[in-house]
Amino acid sequence: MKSKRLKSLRRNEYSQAAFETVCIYGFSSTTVDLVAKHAGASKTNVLHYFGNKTSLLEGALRYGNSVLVDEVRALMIRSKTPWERVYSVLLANFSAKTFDPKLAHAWLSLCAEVPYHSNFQRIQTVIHSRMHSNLLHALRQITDEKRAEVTAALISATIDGLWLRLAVQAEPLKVETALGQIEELMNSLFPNDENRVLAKRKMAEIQKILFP
Amino acid sequence: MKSKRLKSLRRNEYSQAAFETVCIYGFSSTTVDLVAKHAGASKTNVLHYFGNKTSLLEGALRYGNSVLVDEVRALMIRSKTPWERVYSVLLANFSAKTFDPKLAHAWLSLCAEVPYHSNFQRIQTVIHSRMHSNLLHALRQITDEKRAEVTAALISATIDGLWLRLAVQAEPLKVETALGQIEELMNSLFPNDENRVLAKRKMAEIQKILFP
DNA sequence: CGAAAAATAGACCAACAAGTCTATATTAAC
DNA sequence: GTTAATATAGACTTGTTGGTCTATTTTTCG
Repeated sequence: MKSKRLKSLRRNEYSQAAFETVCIYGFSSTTVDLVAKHAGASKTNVLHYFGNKTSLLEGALRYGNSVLVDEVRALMIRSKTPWERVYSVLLANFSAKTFDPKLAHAWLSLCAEVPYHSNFQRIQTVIHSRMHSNLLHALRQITDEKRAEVTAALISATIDGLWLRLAVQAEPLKVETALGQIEELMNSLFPNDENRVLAKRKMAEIQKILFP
Repeated sequence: MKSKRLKSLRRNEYSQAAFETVCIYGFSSTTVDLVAKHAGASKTNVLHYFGNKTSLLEGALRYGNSVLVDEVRALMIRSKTPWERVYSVLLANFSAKTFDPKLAHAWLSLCAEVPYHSNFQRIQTVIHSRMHSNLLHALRQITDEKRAEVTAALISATIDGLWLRLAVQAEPLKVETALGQIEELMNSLFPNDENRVLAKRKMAEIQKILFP
């Protein structure tokens, strides 16, 4: 069906436009009309595909996340060991492509709305769960159950914290600095781990090839 | 002067009302009228003291931060050693009083606006700088300069990350869990440090007395 | 006390934004 | 090729919101 394809194409187009509009103006200044202008369409048409503004912004949230998820997955399917899976998550979160202040602004702006919209909450929960379970599964094979839980939570909280810094800091956090801090964390949590260091190097290589 | 005092009293009252309104409705749904209603005053009067909505929300940001800052300071002035100062910051950030989902919602909602308002940016920069320098001064006396830099940044990023979790997670993060994760971090960064553990205990005691 | 200054609020206005109604192209289906 | 369905958009409506104008009350102070 052409029509089905067009429908989903438009929704994707407008979701991206919405996300980019949030990047520029922030959630609270984003209007349906601005999104439409950004997409080169009419407000009516955008509304035609989404029904209302909230659904459109949900699309934006989903879109923004998909950028990151795609990179995680690309690295993940090329991972063979637990440590390689851990570094798939870490490196994807601090990729040169994605670790960008503008993206972080939009990400944060959408996050901040989560507590006030049940649909946002649902979407966000899925996102977090996936990241958490990715980390947890890998870490379980590295350390004991209890510590895997704690460190998985700690690592993902730290990732979020660094992203928040990227968004709110006046002179934006450099990706190398963020990676250095993550490395300090990993090195302290799991010192003298040869496999960890090797996995990191290997995944960094793969990432450089896939996302130059 | 009574008048000066009243002026500053009203501004404080309305800043608090604005913050609480953001707690309930989120930044993007907070209106001057809602704030006024919450404070039991007229919109006109609120506007009289702040001039415009943006200044009012700046007040909210300042107010929200002051809650935390007051607790940090209270612990800080009772600290004698570097480790005690570090734990003043940590425990204040995860105090039973302040570590609350509603507060976190508002905090996050205001943070998300930082990139879009230069005044918010300025205020936020001051807040971050103070926290960073508090940690950095103390850590410099504990470890070498380079590592003090990295760990101070890492610790404050982790704090922010945990607050973000508190805000966006469906089943809200318990304060003990957050403290456990921070402790895992500190224990990994500075293992086998007798002074650290003692300082933590001491400051926790003081906190329990000051903020029961 | 009485005038000036400050505090407070009701009514109003202009801007704007979400969403609808209606109309016109464009595509698909027989 | 004609008809039905879909895509797109312009005009309009309705509600909301930030901010102003004006008026009234309260306080200050000589």
